[in-house]
Amino acid sequence: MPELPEVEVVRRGLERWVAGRTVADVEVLHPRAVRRQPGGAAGLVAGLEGRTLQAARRRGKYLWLPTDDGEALLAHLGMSGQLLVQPPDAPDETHLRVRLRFTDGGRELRFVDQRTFGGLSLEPMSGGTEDGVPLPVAHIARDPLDARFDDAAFAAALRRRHTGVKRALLDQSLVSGIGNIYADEALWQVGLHYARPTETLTRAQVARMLAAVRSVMGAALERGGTSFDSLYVNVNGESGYFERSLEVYGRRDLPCSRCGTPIRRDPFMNRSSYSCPRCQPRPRRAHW
DNA sequence: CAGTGGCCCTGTCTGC
DNA sequence: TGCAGACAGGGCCACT
Repeated sequence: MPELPEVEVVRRGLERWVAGRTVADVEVLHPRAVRRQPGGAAGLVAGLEGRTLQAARRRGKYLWLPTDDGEALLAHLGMSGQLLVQPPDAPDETHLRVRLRFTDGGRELRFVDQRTFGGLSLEPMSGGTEDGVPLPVAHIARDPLDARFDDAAFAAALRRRHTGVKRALLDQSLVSGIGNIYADEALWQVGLHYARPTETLTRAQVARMLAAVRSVMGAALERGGTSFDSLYVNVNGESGYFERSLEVYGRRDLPCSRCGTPIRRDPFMNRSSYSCPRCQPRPRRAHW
């Protein structure tokens, strides 16, 4: 389940191994992987072949590679997506969806995705050439690791909301890059229940929460960043180098490391929320 | 408009 | 043993 740190690790790999190379041909093996592409597979092939990928950028969980004609190859990994840099003679992965070959005849870029929530598309840019983003990313907020993320504006916007704090953390138009795992981890760190109404949060609580989000993401990034220095640009949420340090996520009935109380799991938005009943007491007034 | 909930997708695990 | 159902969940879209 790639969240921001995992996506950033992939971005660094792409920057190193793919930027500067020219696409020779594109092979789409599953239509759903390009469902957002205008013109479908044919549209992607026509728009990408002959283009040079110039860099690798990211906002939240979106990744993109600007091309030399002012568009961008946009990628979202969804739940199970991987971008792999593989030798041409490596056997096809079981869930290989899209393959890019390059004019230098070197390693291919492969999009592999078991559950097909992710996808690739070629998109026009919105905004300036320097800090512009692909059009579908225009509504995505900056993420907490972005130097231009505005803490005060975030606190103000959050306190104007009328919803539960975890819902707000998962809303990518308010703040991006936070998924279910890191939301639970950050809320545990600061002792906030997921259904705490956003309008009751103080500025100081919001500041502590942002610090917790950055701490959780930064720690994951550090661990991921140390192990990616290879040709294998790989993100697999289940491979385990992040989950070893999780305090609440996936730890139902296991003791809270702070107080020993068994961690609870509640249904939340058709998924799960993990929290400590003692460190994160349910507020009298709760927002789902 | 803001807030909420359903749906997409497939592999793994649990319980009857 | 076999099978049905729960579960994983980001983002889009429809609905209130």
